[in-house]
Amino acid sequence: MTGHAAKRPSTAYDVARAAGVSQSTVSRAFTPGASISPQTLEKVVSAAKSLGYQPNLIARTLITRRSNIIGLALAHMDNEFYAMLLNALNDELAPLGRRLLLFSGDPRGESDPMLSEILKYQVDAIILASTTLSSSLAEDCRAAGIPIILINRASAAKGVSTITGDNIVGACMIADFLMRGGHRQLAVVAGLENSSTSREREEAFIRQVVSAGHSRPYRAVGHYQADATRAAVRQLLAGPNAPDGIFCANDFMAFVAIEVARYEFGLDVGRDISIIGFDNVQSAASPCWALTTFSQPVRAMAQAASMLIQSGEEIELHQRVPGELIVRGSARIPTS
Amino acid sequence: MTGHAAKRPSTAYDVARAAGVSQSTVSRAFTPGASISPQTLEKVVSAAKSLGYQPNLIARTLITRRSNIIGLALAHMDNEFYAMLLNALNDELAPLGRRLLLFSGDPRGESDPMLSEILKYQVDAIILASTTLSSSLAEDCRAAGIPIILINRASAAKGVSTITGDNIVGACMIADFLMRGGHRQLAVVAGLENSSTSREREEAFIRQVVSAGHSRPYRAVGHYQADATRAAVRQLLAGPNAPDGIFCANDFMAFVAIEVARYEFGLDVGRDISIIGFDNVQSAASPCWALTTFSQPVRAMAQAASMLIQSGEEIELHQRVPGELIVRGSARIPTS
DNA sequence: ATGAAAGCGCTAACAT
DNA sequence: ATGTTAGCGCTTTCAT
Repeated sequence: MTGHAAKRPSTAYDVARAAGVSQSTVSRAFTPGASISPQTLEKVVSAAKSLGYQPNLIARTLITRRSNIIGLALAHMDNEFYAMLLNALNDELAPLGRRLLLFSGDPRGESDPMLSEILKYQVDAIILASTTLSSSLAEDCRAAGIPIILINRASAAKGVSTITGDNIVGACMIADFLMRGGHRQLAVVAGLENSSTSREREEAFIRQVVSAGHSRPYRAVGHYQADATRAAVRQLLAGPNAPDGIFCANDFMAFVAIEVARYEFGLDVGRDISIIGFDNVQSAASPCWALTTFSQPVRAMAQAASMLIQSGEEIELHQRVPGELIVRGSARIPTS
Repeated sequence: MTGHAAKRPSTAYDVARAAGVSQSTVSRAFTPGASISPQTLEKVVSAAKSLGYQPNLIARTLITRRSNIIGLALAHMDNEFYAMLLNALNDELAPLGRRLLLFSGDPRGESDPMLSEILKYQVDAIILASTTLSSSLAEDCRAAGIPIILINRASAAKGVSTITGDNIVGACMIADFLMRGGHRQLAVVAGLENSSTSREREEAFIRQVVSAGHSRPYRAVGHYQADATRAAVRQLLAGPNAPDGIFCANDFMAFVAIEVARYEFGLDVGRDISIIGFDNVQSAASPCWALTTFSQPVRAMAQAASMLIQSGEEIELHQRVPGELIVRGSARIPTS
């Protein structure tokens, strides 16, 4: 269109000729710790500048076997939590010169076909968030010496590190908060059945309530999806002995629950009914939701991931990042 | 820790030996259209499988000069619109075998130092969303034959393509809608001063209102930020002749405006005051906001970007993706 | 249809 | 401190 032929970018060799040095000297000029005299460095740099030379990271990767690329697999980004996590991860990794290569994919089941793609890119590490890890991928990565970090998921696989929020402590604190608030009947809305995170939160909650002598909470499943959650909450609230306290396994579902309670059932959320979430996403603070929730600090999780990546390959660490109960208006506040 | 030495992945050469063929035959076996007999293909494939061979895309990139990686630069992801855009882009590109490499960065000013990094990765194209394009980067890319696609931004630079929503039509429709709703005094909350998108929306709105003979709208600046927007809206509403109709340059700021109007000034949004946004992000549909807004269809924008990338390098296209006025409850509905 | 050989742009010994 | 040499793992002529 412009008739402007794409002239290929200049190489280290071009720079070498222009500066009257060898090609390896050019390489050294762009290697931080290399031994090179100030004058030749200067010569090379100015030659490079005038040629518009940029070191080719692909070629560098081929030989150093370090791409500085981190593969990030996410299922669905409609959940605000993952948008925040993505941001935090990037903020943590970018200053270290590492970039995120996105493998966001079909939310259904094992997204493995896509994940095997990751390996082909010589990524330095793989971060899996909201994705189930197939044992075959885990094995492949281990063989290739690529560290795998699971965020918000557990895994039995050898060699994979995990970073999770404090699901059990959080769920128990929420249960206590709800019980001290004097509710008649509680309920829990689970996320995905096969998600370790959702299961931990749900089971801890139920255990805590039951062991305190309260009646067993109702249970519904929202699949972390708006429609399913809406249906689940409707059914819960339409029942004969509707719950007056609901714990949703994440904030996203809690927002939906609030909508249903407030706009479909005309309930005053925080008085007639208490609704609590998990994650403490940004929107939770909006006066519109004023969601009481348990925080999962993405910043801290991203830092943990970053440290794991920095500290070399052969570690397997399981880190629980602590959170705290964030009390707002969506749940009755115990008087005591 | 595991004591398990990272054995390097097997190469095409390994497979060649195992299958008793030449290395180039292995290459052909993994090249879709290559001429290879069914039997040798079979031999190679099974050898590859048993060795766990994966073609090294980095090496391939070095020679083909196509990485199948698209660089994506975003400023801030806290804006739901960009999360949606990221999703849409990925959904569109992933089936084509193209991955997004993220360059999300400091929101302040020209994020250029980071962007020059992009070139080093041999990306096939660069998508810039919510980022100002420096002319030097534009020039570098043009020289290297790398297509640049701006989403939601205009640019005078030669050779860059742009994809934008219908800012002017949208702003005019919003102005009309507000005027037909019979408001006394209108106001507009602009985003960033130097954002072409915000300027287009703001100017078209003001022009439309003024040319209809209405009194000139007030103007405030929210910088696409929560705090600044909150302050701006407060000032607007605290004034002597407060506006009863506000157009915010995006949904994100409109949400903040609703919060301030409703929770700080006790206004009934949709009756006492009308608030309209731009983008139609998912949350806008929530009954909590019920935001009247003008849609910017991310799906269509992503498709446009994808087509631009597919169709080769040398095009410069300026595409406006049409949107529509989405009427909900946050603004008075004209009776006529 | 297959193999041999060259080389993509770079880093990393090894010399000097 | 600098140059020489040998690859990294692959695609691509060019032969056969």
